[in-house]
Order: sequence, then C-alpha cells, then structure tokens
Amino acid sequence: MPELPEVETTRRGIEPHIDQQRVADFVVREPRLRWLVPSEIPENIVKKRVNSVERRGKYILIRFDEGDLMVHLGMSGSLRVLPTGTEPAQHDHVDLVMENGLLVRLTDPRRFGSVLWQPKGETHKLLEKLGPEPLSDAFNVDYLFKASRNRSLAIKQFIMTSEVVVGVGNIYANESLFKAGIDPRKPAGKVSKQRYERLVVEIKSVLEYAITRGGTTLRDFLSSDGKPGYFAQELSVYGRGGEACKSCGSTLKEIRQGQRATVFCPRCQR
DNA sequence: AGTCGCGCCTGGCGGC
DNA sequence: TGCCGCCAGGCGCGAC
Repeated sequence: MPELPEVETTRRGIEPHIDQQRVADFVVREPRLRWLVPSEIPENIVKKRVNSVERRGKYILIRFDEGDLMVHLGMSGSLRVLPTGTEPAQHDHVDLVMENGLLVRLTDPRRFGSVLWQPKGETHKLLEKLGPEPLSDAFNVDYLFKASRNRSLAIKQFIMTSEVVVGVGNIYANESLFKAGIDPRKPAGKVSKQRYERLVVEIKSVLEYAITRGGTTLRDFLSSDGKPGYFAQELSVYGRGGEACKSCGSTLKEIRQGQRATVFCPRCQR
C-alpha cells in the first residue's frame, strides 16, 4: 500500500510529464471513491496549465492558478502516465488528460483513494489539521516530545496520528519503533526525551531509505505496473510475526492495536 | 479534549 | 476445483 515514500515516488514520477503542461480533459468513470469526486473539477482545470506538482502528507497536489487538484492513493491506488487513447481497464476510475498526448490515470481497486478540489486561497478541510512533514526540520525531538506529554495513547498509534506527524503509516511505524528499540505499546506520554530523539532519527531514516528504494522500482512511469517500491525482505518486523528477530533471534510478537497489526521484538523493544 | 471503534471496499487467501 | 468467509488497512467520524 502506498505510504509516504510511495506517494513521493509517484509525485516525482508524474511531475516531469505534466508540470507546465495544459489539461485537455478530465474524465471520471467512477466518482464513488473515498469521497465523491467533485463535479466542479473540469471547469476549473480544463485548458489550464499545471504550475507545480507537490506533496502534503500522502496527498499529491497538482497546482493551478485556480486551485489544487488533490489526489490521495488510499490503500490500493496508483497513478500512471500513459499515452492518450490507452483503453481503460477495470478500476481505472479517473484520467487527467494533458494536451501533450499523455494522461495520468488513477487506478484504485478498493476505492479508498480520493480526488478532491481545493480552490485557490482555501485550505481543504482534510489538510487543515495535518501535522508537520516527517522529513522537515519542524519534525524534531522538541516538537514530538512536547506533543506527547500527557498522552496515554500507545506510542505506535501516537506516531500514526496525522495531526502529530503526517505520512507514518503502519509499515513504517512498526519499522521505526523496532529500529529505535521502543515497545509500541508504551504510552506516548511515558517515553523519555532521549528515546524520542532516537525515534525521530529512525523515522526520518526509514522514510528516506524507502524513498530511494521506491525510486528504483517505480522509476518508469510510462510503463510501470504500479507495484510498491519496497521489498518484504528489507523489512525488519512488518509482516514477520512469529519469525526470528534479525537482531537477537527472539520470536517476533504480533498483536493488534486499533485494528492494525503490530509486530515487535519483545527483547529488543522495551 | 483525548481515546476508541466503526466502516468504507475488493483482491487474495485459507479452509472445506 | 469452487465457493465462502475473512482479512488487510488509511483515516475520517461519531460516541463516550
């Protein structure tokens, strides 16, 4: 599923093909995504030029003078750049058709993704309460430690809260807590500043590394099949419940926190 | 205000 | 082989 590294890789993949290009058409075959695709999109973007392709959390922002097209990939979404006229297949819900003979196609079998519109000068409700970008300087130990005080929430769920920090999904929450040696069940408010220091470093490092991997396998956006850019064998804990810890050999424990799988090493993570 | 659990959706998989 | 039921999960939202 796309997490921040995959979204960033996707952004970099489509940017060179649509930046500064004009929109020829906007085609919606299935508007029933996570949120209904707003009907006012075509009148705002057709014949208009893309100013930039940016990212905020897991949202890709395709920016115009009139406002921003917001794309979220949900769990199963992907964007591909294809020649105009390519026949749509099942689950190909939305096309952004450009005047340069290419189109950006959203494929999303589970339809947890979304395509939204943010008018110029407004901040979309879904972006309003988002926390800092994990790779920015604003995401640092002072910030995170302060935000965690008096929070009884388990630290894993705390770092997966988008108001705290954006883009840390289940996979990278599990991985970074393992690398930082922190028990995912520990209440966020009871974790020391020293340990937050390490966690911040690990979150940044795990995301940065994953971006380099995503860039490797999703490089060719003109023919990519949209497979995720990370490989299971590179993960330390995610999806490895019951297997041996790569660090100490103990059996990795799998539990559920807030209906999501948590995997950790009871010996390495305290 | 903070925390918790629900529900959206469908491909894939285990069990029979 | 085929069918059924369950699970995965991002994340907003309503309930306490």
